[in-house]
Amino acid sequence: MTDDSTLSALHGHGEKPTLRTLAQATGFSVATVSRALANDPRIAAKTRATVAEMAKRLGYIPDRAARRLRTGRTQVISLLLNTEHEFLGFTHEFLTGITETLAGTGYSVTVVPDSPGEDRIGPVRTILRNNLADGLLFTRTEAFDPRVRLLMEADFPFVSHGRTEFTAPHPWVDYDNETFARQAVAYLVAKGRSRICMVLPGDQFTFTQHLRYGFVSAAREAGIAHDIVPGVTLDSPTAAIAAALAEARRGPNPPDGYVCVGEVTALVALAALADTGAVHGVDADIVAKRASPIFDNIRPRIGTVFEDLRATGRAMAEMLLRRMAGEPPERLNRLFQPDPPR
Amino acid sequence: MTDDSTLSALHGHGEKPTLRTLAQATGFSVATVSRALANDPRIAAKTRATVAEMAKRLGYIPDRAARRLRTGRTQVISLLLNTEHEFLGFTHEFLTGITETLAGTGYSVTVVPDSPGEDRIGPVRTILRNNLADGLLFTRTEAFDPRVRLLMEADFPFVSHGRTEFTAPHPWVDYDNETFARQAVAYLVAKGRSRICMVLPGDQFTFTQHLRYGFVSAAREAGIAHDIVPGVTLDSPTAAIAAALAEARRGPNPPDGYVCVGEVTALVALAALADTGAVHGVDADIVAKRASPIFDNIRPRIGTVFEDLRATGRAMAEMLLRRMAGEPPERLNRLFQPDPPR
DNA sequence: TGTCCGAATTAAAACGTTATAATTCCTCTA
DNA sequence: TAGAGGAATTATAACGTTTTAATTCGGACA
Repeated sequence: MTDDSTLSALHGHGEKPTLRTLAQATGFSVATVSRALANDPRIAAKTRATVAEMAKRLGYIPDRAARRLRTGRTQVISLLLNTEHEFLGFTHEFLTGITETLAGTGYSVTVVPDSPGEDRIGPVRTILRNNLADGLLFTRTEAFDPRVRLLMEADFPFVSHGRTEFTAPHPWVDYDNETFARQAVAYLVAKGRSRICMVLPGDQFTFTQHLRYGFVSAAREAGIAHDIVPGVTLDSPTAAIAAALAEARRGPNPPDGYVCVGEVTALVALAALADTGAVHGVDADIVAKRASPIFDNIRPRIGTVFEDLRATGRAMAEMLLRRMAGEPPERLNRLFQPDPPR
Repeated sequence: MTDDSTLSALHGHGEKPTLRTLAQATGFSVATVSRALANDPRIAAKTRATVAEMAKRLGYIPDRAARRLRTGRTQVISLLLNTEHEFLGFTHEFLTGITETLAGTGYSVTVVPDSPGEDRIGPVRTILRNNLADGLLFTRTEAFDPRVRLLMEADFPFVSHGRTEFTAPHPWVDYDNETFARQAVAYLVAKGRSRICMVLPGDQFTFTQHLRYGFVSAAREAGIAHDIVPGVTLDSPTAAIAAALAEARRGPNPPDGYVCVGEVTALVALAALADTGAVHGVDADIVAKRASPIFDNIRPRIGTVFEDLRATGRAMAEMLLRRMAGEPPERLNRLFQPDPPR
């Protein structure tokens, strides 16, 4: 019961403790120890307590590789990280929310690069095929996103950042971009603006449609001139966006209101104003979504709406845990509401 | 030689192929197949070719869990992610550089949150003790960083972002912050500035000392007044930094030059100028390090130095691979040189 | 013709779990 | 007192690798 190896384990000098160590130390079999640690009710309560105490004393931690090999569960959650574009601070806040939530759950988070120009479905295929994770998180969801389709077919747990237009339900977390756009337009209207414009993300993303719809219908309802800046998207090089905005300012009726989804675009718009001698708050107003605290320090102050991406990350991670625990997808979704611009 | 299971495997309908599948398909034993795939010279060249071809045909991929269990190698690299503070875009760029470099090497990248106020060594202990990774990357290195000490003792591969003052060599990647500070001072001197100030990161970080030394000695050599803004660090809440900078402007001799290490600080400084009616380029100049392209669009334009954090991430990942391959630490270090401010 | 050698291959064990299918052993009933 | 029933525990196999220690099998040599 207390042979050499047990003793050395007790004194912490020995090797990493395994179930066998615990079995030797307690006098039970490996099978019983395993069950006891899993709190199997078929094991006597007293035995469970004994084993638990010894496990704690020896600092036993189950071996991930062994468990993974045996059960097929990886204890890994993968995040597809867009390597090209980000709103400022997006990755940091989002990832922090995810890792914060998953810390202590036994899941580890792996980051897989996802180059947008290239095959978006390849990394997902690899993960499915090689069983590299138990769940998946990703962003920049498209209306008929092939990743969503594949994952639904494979019945693999995931949460998308952004909705799709598939009829079958799946878990998602999204931000109410239509309402954001409506509120942004209302903000500009309240400032007396009547010729507003907006730079949109690429057409393939679902949230682009929400933004467009909110922007266009709110502007129509207000009866003001409105324009989607042509030829560029949020992901265009900033120089191209700058050129497009400068071009717009040279026309006979330059815009007097800007709805900006990203912070960089807002800065570009501000620069476009400054570079053409226009004064923010006098000749035009800007309202933007922000993910970082940076705009508190931008002068002139523009109207901003804060999107809490850390909370988004947390929500997605929590939802994925619930999905992996077997909850059906129907009710697993959450739409974050924007505060009005300030 | 081509029984049912082989056939189904060949047609891709079957289960995930394992060494046993390959063994059945080729007629060799599992042991031979394993060796052949490892290119063991003791296996006949012809056999190796046969096995390799079959592996490719069936899309065989070794099981990570099994390999990890058997060899003890995890095929995982962990990154300690600071959850509290970041320069804008730091996390995104840095992480992208790392994942880019590691894609295709068979290593996966896990992110572990590292809360700075708390125990910095705990996550490292956990990783070592539970064998959760084969290598470690981290940032915000301190002069006598306890993580570095522990990892050196354990002879565990790692690369720190930032140097230490330990005598024993270890792999690191750093940015020449002393030179950055000197160049920044020179830039302000060239603008005719004579009362410059700087907000530093916390004293515990090694790079803070480099910044301070570069700033102070360059200012002394130039014979101009210089001041470290007291009571706040880069990690202070921006409101506190803003208050400290505003306070400094109220004095009889407000600063006319600002050296900013982070982008947020630079914006705060700009705001402080604007809020006190001072004009950038006339009453004062600002020079800042930037990690994102954002400053191209800030008006007024301030002097900036670009720190390429994606390249930093790549360099650290590459260095870690070399360290894990057994290269000694002596020559594994790299100091990125700043370009002069523009 | 028997023996030895080396090249090529393989059987088997092990890594640390979990799950299936026994096996104890005690108590209760007829 | 035999047998059934059930609670508690355990032996064993398996997950897919790698590696140690055989084993096979020609051919070279005496």
